[in-house]
Amino acid sequence: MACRPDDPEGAVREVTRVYELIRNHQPLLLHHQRQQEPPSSTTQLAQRLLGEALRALNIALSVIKQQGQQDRSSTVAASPLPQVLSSSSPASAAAGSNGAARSGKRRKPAVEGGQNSSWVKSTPFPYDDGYEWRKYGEKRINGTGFTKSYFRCTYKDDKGCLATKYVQQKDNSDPPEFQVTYNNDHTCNCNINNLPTGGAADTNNPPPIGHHETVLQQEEATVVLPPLADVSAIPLDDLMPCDQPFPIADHCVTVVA
DNA sequence: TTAATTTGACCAAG
DNA sequence: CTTGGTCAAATTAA
Repeated sequence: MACRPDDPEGAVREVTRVYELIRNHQPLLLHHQRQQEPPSSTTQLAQRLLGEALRALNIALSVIKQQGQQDRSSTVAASPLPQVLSSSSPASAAAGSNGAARSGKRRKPAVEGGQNSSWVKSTPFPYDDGYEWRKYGEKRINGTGFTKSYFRCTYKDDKGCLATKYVQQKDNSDPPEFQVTYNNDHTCNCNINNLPTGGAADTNNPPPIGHHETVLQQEEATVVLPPLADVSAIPLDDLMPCDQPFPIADHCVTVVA
């Protein structure tokens, strides 16, 4: 807990710890909220506060990290902030699932001239991400008794949206944890999840339960904190461009890899 | 009737 | 040959 003013890493640790605390408890609140027929104003308020807190911590982390980088401008190599994964560059991420020739098959001619993005997250609620998906396949994954479901954007044909995602259950815990792999950003403007409290996105997806999302970087089950982009570029009251994979303002945590 | 999902086959990379 | 991603016919739901 020792966090001296001249210890940015300690600060990051502290902020990260609180961030994770909130993030880990948010699903409970969501569950509670959804069990109430008309969600009480208290839980709604709590949900909103948590969202705000997450966003604030997000920004704080960005600031701290930027300062840290300025202080020791060149010593970046050793990854000084273990918990905070700097937003991986598109290139490195592409290497994650695509570049590493992720044993793909009839791999989409991947990114013909376009930018490709791939990122992984772990969540107990893999279906409610604000987009409309159509399932096109399911495979039983060797060894694990679980299956992997394959989704593509509902508007793939209509708008040529190339976004896809794979949902794979990771364990039998309660609630079970799913690993969701996203490929390509949506180009269809089909995000229907602009409601403040994880709004109901019914449609074709299985019942949405919540929004809690933990983004993981490829392979590593390390929590990724918000994209530590240029802090000055982060609008305080609205940052939810539609080409973002999922809403940041709500529950943050997204990494375009 | 139309649209979405399921499911087994197909295909390519390792 | 095995694995994993995609296709497409069959099935189911709205």
